[in-house]
Amino acid sequence: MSQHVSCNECSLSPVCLPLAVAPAQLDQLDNIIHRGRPLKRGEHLFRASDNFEAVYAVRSGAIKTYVLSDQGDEQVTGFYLPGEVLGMDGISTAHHVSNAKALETATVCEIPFAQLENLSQKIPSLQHHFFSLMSNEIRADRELHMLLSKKNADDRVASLLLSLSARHQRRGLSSRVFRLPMSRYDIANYLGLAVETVSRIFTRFQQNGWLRAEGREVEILDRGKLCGHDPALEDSL
Amino acid sequence: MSQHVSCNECSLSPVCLPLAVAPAQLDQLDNIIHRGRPLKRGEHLFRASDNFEAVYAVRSGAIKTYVLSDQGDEQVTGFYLPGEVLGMDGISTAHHVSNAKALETATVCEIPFAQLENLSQKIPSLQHHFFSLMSNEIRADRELHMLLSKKNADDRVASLLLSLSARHQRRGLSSRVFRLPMSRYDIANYLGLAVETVSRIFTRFQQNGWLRAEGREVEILDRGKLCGHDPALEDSL
DNA sequence: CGGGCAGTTGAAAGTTGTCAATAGTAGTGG
DNA sequence: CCACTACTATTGACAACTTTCAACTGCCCG
Repeated sequence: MSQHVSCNECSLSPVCLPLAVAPAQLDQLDNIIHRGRPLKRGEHLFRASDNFEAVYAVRSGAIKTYVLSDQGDEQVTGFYLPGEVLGMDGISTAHHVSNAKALETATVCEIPFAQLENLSQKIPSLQHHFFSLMSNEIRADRELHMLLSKKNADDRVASLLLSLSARHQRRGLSSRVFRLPMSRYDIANYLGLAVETVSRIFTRFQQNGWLRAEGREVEILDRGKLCGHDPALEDSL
Repeated sequence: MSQHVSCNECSLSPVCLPLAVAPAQLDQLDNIIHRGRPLKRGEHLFRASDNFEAVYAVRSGAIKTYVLSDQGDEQVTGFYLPGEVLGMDGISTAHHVSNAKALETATVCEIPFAQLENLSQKIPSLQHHFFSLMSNEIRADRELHMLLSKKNADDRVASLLLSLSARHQRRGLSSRVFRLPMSRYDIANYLGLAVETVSRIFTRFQQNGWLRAEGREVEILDRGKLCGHDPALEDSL
C-alpha cells in the first residue's frame, strides 16, 4: 500500500481539505502534508500531554478522541471517519487537550499547523474553509449538547446511528448497511449512558424491526422510526 | 454613555480581540467594528434564520445563545459575558444556527466577518487568535460534554458557578461575590436539569454553608467544597 | 395595584444506573 | 491450528437520582 497518495489522487478530496483549494494551488497544500505509517488498533495518534503541532485528516479507518478527568475516567468526545479533520482543540493551548486513539487500523494525513496557518494567509479560501471546519465542530457540539441535555437514551442511540449513516453516505457508501468502528462501551461513554442501557436499546430496536445488528455490523431497516425517536433528524437524509 | 468607545480606550481590550493585535495595527481592527445601540433585556442580537454577517464581542451585560428543536423547545447553548465573542457557529452555513438574546441590558461590538477574514489575511496574529478563540469554544464544549455525560446535578451546578466566578475574575472583578445574569430556568436548561432540581441544589448548597444566594446575587463561601463536588475544577482558580 | 412569571418546596413516578451473572468473541501464544 | 484468556456484549433485578406534578410564595413590570 503506497503511503504517498497525493491529494490529487485521493478519493476523499471532495470531502476533505482539498475541496477548499483550487486545483492550481493544490500542490502547495499537498506539499505540507505528511502521510505517516498506518496506526494499529489501540495506537495513539496524539495524547493530551503532547505539544500541539498539527491537525489530522483521517484517510482510512476510524479514530476516537477522549479526555480523562482528574479521577482518571474517560470521556469519549468524538469519532472521526475518513475525510474528517481532528485535533483542532489544541490550537489555543499549544498542547493537545484530548487524546486520539485508533479504533481500528487507520491512516491519517498530518497537516503541520504552523504551515497550514501560513498557507491560509495566502489562500483565502483555505482560511475560510478552516474557519468553517471549526464552526462545524462547534455546531455539532451544540447539537450534542441538546442530545445530552434533553433527549432520552433511545433518542441518543438513534441519533448516533443516523449520524454515522449520514457520514457514510457523504463518502458515497451505503447509508443503510455499515460497520460500527467503536464498541458499545465507546457508544455508551460518548452518549453519557451505561453500556447496559445501550445494549438494551440495540435489542429493543431489533425487536421493533427498526434495526438489524450483529456485533458491530448494523443495517438500518426503518429509518423513519429511528428518526421518529428524534424528529429533529427526520429531514437529515 | 458614548457608544463609540474605541478598542484603544476599552477596558476589555486585554481580554478581547485587541489582545491579538499590535498597537500599531489596532486602528485597522477598530475601523471595521460597529458599535450598535444597547440591547434591552429580551432583545435578540441575531436569530437562527438571519444571514451570518458578523461575530460579536460583548461589551457590557450578558447574552445567552440557544437553539430551538423542531418540537420548539429551547436548548440554551451558552452564556456570554463582557470580553467574550459569540456567533462563530454561523461561519460554515452563511446563516446563524443559533439565537442570541440579551439576558439584561447589553452592549456589543459587531465585527463584520468578511472584513475580519480580510484583516486576518494581513495580520497573522489576528488569524491565529481567531483560530484560538474557536479552539477554546470547542474545548469548552468538550468539558461541557463531560459535565452532561458523567456528572450529577450537584456537580453541574457547582461547575457553572465556578466557571462564572473564574470569568469574573478574568475581568478583574470579584470571584467571590457576583450577580447571575440568567434565571434558574436558563441554568437548568443549559445544564440539562429541571428547574426544581436547580432550585433544590441552591438550597442545599446554602444549608451546607457553601454558598449564599439571594435571588441572583451569589456569594461563594466555600470554594473548596464546591470544587470538591467536581474535583476536576479544584485547580482552576 | 394586579397579573404573571420566577423561585421554592413536597410527594410520587419513571428512566437510567449499578450490581451480578452469563454468553459470546477476538486476539495471543503455545 | 487450537485453546486460553481477557474483553465485549447481553440480560435481569434492584436502587437511586432526577423528573414530573402540584401547590404556594414573592417579586417585578406594566
